[in-house]
Amino acid sequence: MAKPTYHHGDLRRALMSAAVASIEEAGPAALSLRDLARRAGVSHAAPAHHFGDKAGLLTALAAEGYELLAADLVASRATNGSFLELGVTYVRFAVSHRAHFEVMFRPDLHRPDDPDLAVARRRTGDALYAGAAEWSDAGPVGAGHGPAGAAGEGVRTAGEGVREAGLAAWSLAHGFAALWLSGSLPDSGTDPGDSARAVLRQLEPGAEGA
Amino acid sequence: MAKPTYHHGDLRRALMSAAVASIEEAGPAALSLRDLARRAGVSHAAPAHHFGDKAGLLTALAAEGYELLAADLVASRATNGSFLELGVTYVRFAVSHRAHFEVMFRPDLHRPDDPDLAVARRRTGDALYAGAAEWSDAGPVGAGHGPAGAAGEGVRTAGEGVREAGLAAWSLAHGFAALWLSGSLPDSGTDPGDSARAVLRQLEPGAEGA
DNA sequence: TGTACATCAGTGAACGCGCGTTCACTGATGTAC
DNA sequence: TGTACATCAGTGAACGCGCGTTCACTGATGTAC
Repeated sequence: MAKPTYHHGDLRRALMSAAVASIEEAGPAALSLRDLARRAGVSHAAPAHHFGDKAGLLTALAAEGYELLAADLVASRATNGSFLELGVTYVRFAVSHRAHFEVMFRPDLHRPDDPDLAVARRRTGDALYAGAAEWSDAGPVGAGHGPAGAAGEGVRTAGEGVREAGLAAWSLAHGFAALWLSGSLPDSGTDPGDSARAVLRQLEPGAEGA
Repeated sequence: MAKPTYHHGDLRRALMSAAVASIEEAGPAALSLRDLARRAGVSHAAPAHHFGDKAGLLTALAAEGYELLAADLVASRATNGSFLELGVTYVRFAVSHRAHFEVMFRPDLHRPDDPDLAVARRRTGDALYAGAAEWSDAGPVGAGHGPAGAAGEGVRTAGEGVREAGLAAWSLAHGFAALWLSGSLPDSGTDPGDSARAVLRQLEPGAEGA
């Protein structure tokens, strides 16, 4: 890691890690390439070699975030198939990858046309949509309408409400995560994942306490 | 407004408006007091007179946002009492007051101990909680557990699920708004409020398309 | 195994810029008498 | 109605700082022969 050699070895990775640390401390706004260079123990001009500029770095971070989230979602679906747990996985990801999560949904910080980011985002969108379709009924997993992705109309044959149900679940998980991260929720001391599960249950058929 | 007088008249207001414009253009990160002074046609040192520093300005903006939102929520409840519409109101507020909304949920940008902000935040929390309690059943509107506010345990006598139901609705509306604002939702061209209504319906008892 | 050369990663000095902050100031407004 | 004075809002010059960017450079790595 800190080998005192001229070539760093994997400066790109090191800079991304430094960025995560910096964002967790002070948010994406405070990020500076010079600071990242300092953290990585490297000259201040080095980061430009790998990312060009700040937007390049943050775009790479967002893409990595979407890849990680997609992987978590796919794994979650494989493990227990429950749509509810997919939401819990989403919230857990947001909380444990706070820096990535914050950057993922701030397109103003991205290179708008980055192909890696587009691919990664779509992967997450597909994982979410597949989960929703599978749950709402055993309907066809058409061309997913990922985040900022495809047409938005989708296939919609059997499960009529797939779109709304999926959006509701996504919104709910996303909102819970966002509120939790911003400290807006009364700190109940409980695990955010468990807490999210209780809330996500409100979407299940027989919910409500009336 | 642009009276060529030495004293501005209401520079404080003018600076907050300038801040809204700036944030809508470039996000809160890009905000600079010098830029706001420029927009307001005033010397660069003037803003410090009113807000001290950037955090002061953003805190005032957040407080104003919570006040406005609380007022909207109260009005919505008075008009049609529907909990569903309360969520729609929330989303509409976020979309039409994008700058305020973005700042409200970024506590890293605030003065942590500002009393005005605390009051305003609590007002919003109360409006949300009252709506949830009224809906879930006619249970007592105990000491509200607003955003980052009070105990989080609340009264909880009759409507057992008030907490979860309220949190679910809040998360759903908040998440939908956040996703919409970040451009993550497929742009269906429809009004975000109407779109939100369809999604919020998923929380109603008999929902789901299975 | 050895040498030559191209490529690539990181250096470090230099620059110009916009920023926040300070400070002595000046013009306007309000109040006391 | 008039004068004196205190208070407050905004000015403008000056400063120091961290930033991004540029550029000629140097050290390491890989490949051809």
